[in-house]
Amino acid sequence: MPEPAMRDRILESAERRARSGGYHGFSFRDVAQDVGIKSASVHYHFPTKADLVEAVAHRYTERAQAKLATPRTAADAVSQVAALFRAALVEDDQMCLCGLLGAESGTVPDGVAAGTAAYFRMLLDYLADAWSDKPSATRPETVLSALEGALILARCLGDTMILDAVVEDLCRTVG
Amino acid sequence: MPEPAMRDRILESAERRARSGGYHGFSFRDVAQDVGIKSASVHYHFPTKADLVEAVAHRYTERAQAKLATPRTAADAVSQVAALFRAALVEDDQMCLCGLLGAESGTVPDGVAAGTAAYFRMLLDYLADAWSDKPSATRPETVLSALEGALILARCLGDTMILDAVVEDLCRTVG
DNA sequence: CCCGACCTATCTATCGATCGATAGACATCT
DNA sequence: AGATGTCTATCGATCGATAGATAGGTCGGG
Repeated sequence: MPEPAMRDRILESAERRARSGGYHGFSFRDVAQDVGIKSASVHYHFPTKADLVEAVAHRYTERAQAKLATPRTAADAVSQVAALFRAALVEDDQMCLCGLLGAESGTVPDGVAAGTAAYFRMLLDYLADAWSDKPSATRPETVLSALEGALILARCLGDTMILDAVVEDLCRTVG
Repeated sequence: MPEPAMRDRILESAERRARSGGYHGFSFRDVAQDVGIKSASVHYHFPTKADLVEAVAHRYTERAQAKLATPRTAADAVSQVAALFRAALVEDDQMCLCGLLGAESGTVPDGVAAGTAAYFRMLLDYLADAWSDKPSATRPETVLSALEGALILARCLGDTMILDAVVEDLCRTVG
């Protein structure tokens, strides 16, 4: 096993950077410094910034999907998705990658916007599948929207409990 | 009073730019071109970028507040705030300024982050006041979060109806 | 009424830093 | 030899910001 590590370390750095400042908020030089190489070497792994961030979005979506177990009920699905956002806020102390990229979606490369949309569709599908057994008053779109927005509010106002309160509301209206 | 117009035109341009690409997604030269002067002249009105965006956030908050009439009920308050977000999506075809700046909050100047937080507090206070007469199952934080998130999803997925669906859910669970 | 001292708002020109990206050398390993 | 991965060096463009010139307006004193 030589070193496929560097590619992952680059992705890791780029994800963290992008989740803090968005697509326009970091540079190849930032990432290069994080992983201890020169910025020209980052281009070896990812020719353009669009390639890099698109790969980050892909990995982000796949990792999220991997953390989601087949839900037993709609309320269970909400809890599992909510856990993703809570981890972002508390463990990572970062935004949701696609929440930020989605907000910037008009000014990012097409591939990045597409990857961002794919993330949202994946989560909406996951929720919608769990809805089938029990139609609820609160739609999957509302659940995901509320979680995404709660992450912004909680981070911006410096109050973790905002996310908890929103999740509680969602569980009540869905369950 | 000859020309206080330029200052406002700069704010107008900067707001539009910031609502598309965020704090790091536009430059003094972008704004200068929009309003037909040189970037050095923009610095005359706003010495630094932080000053400019802070002023944009201030104006944005005041304008939002001006559009909100004293609510009769909690459901009425939700409708009025929802109308702000619907206008952003449909009329402006842009993000909520503070939704985007709030998502970037870790990488923007302190004054900008403070102005963003002030916007959220203003809307939360507006909603919370309307809650007093009738305690509801869905908190103000959840309403605002859902609207902010719905704007992101609707824009990113290119589906205006997402916002409408979320607003419907909110009106149902609040009213 | 005119003159000069200020004031406002823009300009040109430029600064050092950084941006994404490329070319080509070099070392290491297969 | 060839592939892999990093380097140095650099490109032209752009970044936020500054200095200093300039044109036009205002206003007070002679």
